Amino acid sequence: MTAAGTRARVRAELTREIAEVARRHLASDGAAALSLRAVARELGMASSAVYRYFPSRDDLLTRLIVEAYDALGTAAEKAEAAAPRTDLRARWRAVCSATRAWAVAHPHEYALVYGSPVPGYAAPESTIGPAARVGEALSRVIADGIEAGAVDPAADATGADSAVDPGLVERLGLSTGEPNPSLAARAILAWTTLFGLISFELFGHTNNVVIDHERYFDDAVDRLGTVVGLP
Amino acid sequence: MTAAGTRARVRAELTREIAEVARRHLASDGAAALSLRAVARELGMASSAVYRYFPSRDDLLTRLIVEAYDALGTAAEKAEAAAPRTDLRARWRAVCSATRAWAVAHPHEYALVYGSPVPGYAAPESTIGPAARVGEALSRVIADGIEAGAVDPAADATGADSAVDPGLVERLGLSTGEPNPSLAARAILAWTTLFGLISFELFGHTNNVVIDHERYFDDAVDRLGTVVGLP
DNA sequence: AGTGATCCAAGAGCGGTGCTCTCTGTTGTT
DNA sequence: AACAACAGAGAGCACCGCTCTTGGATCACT
Repeated sequence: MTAAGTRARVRAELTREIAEVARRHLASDGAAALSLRAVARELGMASSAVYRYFPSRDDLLTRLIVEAYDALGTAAEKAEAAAPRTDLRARWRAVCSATRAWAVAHPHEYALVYGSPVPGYAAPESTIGPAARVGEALSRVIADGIEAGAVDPAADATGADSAVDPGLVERLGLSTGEPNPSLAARAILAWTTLFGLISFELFGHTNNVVIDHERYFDDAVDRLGTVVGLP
Repeated sequence: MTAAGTRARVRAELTREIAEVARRHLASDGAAALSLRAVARELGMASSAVYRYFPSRDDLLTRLIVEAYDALGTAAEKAEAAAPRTDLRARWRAVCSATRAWAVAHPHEYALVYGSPVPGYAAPESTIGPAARVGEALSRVIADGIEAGAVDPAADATGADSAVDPGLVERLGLSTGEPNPSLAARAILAWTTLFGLISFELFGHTNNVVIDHERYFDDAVDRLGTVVGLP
């Protein structure tokens, strides 16, 4: 009983250790250069032994993907929680800035989850939840604004909201009972733009265009706040 | 003379053919799976022979990158040219829609240029010009609007424009003589958002979020047009 | 026309990759 | 104590990028 628990614990520990080394390799060399053999070498074990813990390189990558999503989500949520509840703008900025800060600090992990998908690799179900955390944090700010009456969900409506999954809209608290919850498309647009901004910066597309990335980013975030109707 | 010309022509032809096969492999399997050996196999030559034409796999990739930028730029420019000169909104939409259409039709090539950068690969100078074409097309629409008096560059100004390279602003025709050319940051934001939208769609982040991608995209593009002050 | 330089393609080979299979020793269970 | 599950090692397969050497073909120049 306890013995079996021991064995399982040892196994879990080694699994964690492999992932840890892999994460370090990923951070320094990028996903494409992540090599199972190199990880095994660093741990002083045969490459074949690693397959006892991760059935394939892709499974190792999946683990790193989930860890990255969770690290980013935690960073965003913590920053949001530290802002005054009633200051919607501050909370909005907190989520966005924390997201960018994490991305700048972990460019390779960011690229792993928000860059080109690995060909032939299909993200498993287990990544969906963690991947949604930043978007949910943004939605929560808007939803609180609607609830408090500070955000008018019907203002500036277009027909695009029906292009969004209604179940999701309901779940995020952006629904208003109307058949056309006009804020959803704008919220998703803001979410998309947030990561578009970060990706362009990290991937170097604004290198000869934007001089002061942080200032440019902060201004864009404020514009996005206005787009989603924050006061 | 003509003989030397012949040899050079044959060489250029084979170079083109290698790139052509590589582009097909890229389109079907993605950049990560692009193998010089596989290209050589398909052409019936030894892998070592390919190195006479491309000194490394990265140089082959560079060629494909430039070709992708140019194909995308051409598509956007052609679409823009087909819209009525005075209809700024139509021209704006044309550029955006053509960009998305090209990306959807060539997802792997799009991912090559707008996805995660290849680690250890630095884009050479030669890619800068082609990479700018879509952004320039967007700027041209705005600049024409300013010149025609239909777009007020001073409206809705924030301090973020000084975060943008002033030389670039001048070159794009977005300057107004003022020290603070207030449209620049918004134009770049629109440009960034355009590719953020496409990337999120192609990389699957909006899979369980947006139902009708085209409609959602068109609406977002219209919003962007408003952001940059189009009438 | 002959000849030396140049170019091209091929082949072998190096060190690396992901992954599989087989074998051995250990460890937990009964 | 016997057995079954498991962990690790090693060899091996097919592939990769890239280099070096070798043997022909082709070119340019005297």
